[in-house]
Amino acid sequence: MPELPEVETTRRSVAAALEGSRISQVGVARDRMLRRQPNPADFVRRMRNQEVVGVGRHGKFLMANLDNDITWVTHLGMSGRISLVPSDAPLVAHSNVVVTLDSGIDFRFVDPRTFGFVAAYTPDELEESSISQLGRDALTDLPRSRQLHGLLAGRSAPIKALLLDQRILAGLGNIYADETLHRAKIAPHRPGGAVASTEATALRRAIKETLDHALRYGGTSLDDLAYLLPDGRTGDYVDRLRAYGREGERCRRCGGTIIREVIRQRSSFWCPQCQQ
DNA sequence: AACGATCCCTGTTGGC
DNA sequence: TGCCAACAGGGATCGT
Repeated sequence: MPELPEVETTRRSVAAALEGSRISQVGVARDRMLRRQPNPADFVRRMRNQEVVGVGRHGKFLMANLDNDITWVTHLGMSGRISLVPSDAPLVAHSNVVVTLDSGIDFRFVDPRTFGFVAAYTPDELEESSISQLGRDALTDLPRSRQLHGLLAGRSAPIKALLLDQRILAGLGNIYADETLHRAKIAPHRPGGAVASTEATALRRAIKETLDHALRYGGTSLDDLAYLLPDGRTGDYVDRLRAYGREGERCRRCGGTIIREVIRQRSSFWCPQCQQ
């Protein structure tokens, strides 16, 4: 599933092709992809003939600045990926949004389950969107452990749920939340407010190490609807996961058995022997 | 305000 | 072997 490392890997892969290029055509094959656009008819109109100035990211949101002050937002959802190919390449199934650049390259958003979306926001619309509610970016703006501890203070929800709340910290999803908690030796159901300051220090370090490590391997491609890099390669972090998807397997740290438990309607994988 | 549940969607998987 | 229900999950929304 695309989480911060996968989105950042995508950003790095598409930035050079997008920046300085002009958008010549925009095709939307599935209207559902525009459900976050206040007026869906605005999307193509605002994108066409604009030059991409820069490509950024906040949490799992990919954001490109256009020279008309529009912010082009892409969220990969759970099955979305970007394909960067010559414009005459054959269309694969579920190529829901196709952005053609004047350089002869297509930016194609392929998303079978359509949990992802695109939008072209004015500055005011961006301010009104949920993007303005995002917490600090877990990679580029990770809070210090004292601040992280403060974000969790007084909260009764499970730490796992709080790590998934993008308003608290932006970027972690189900895979990396589990990986982070395993590295920090914290059980996922613990109330956020019960996380001690020393644990918050471990948690901060775990977030940084997990994300840095995953980024080095190009993210995680799971076996089903594999996330792929824009050039079609797989992300190889899947072989290095310590908790996620490892139900019944040995904990690589203590030799205990990883279990699967549903927390907040989401699968959580963790080691009861070394995560307290 | 905080918390928890539900919904959206479809390719894949597992059980019968 | 073939069919179909269950499953996966990010974020919005709603009820408590």
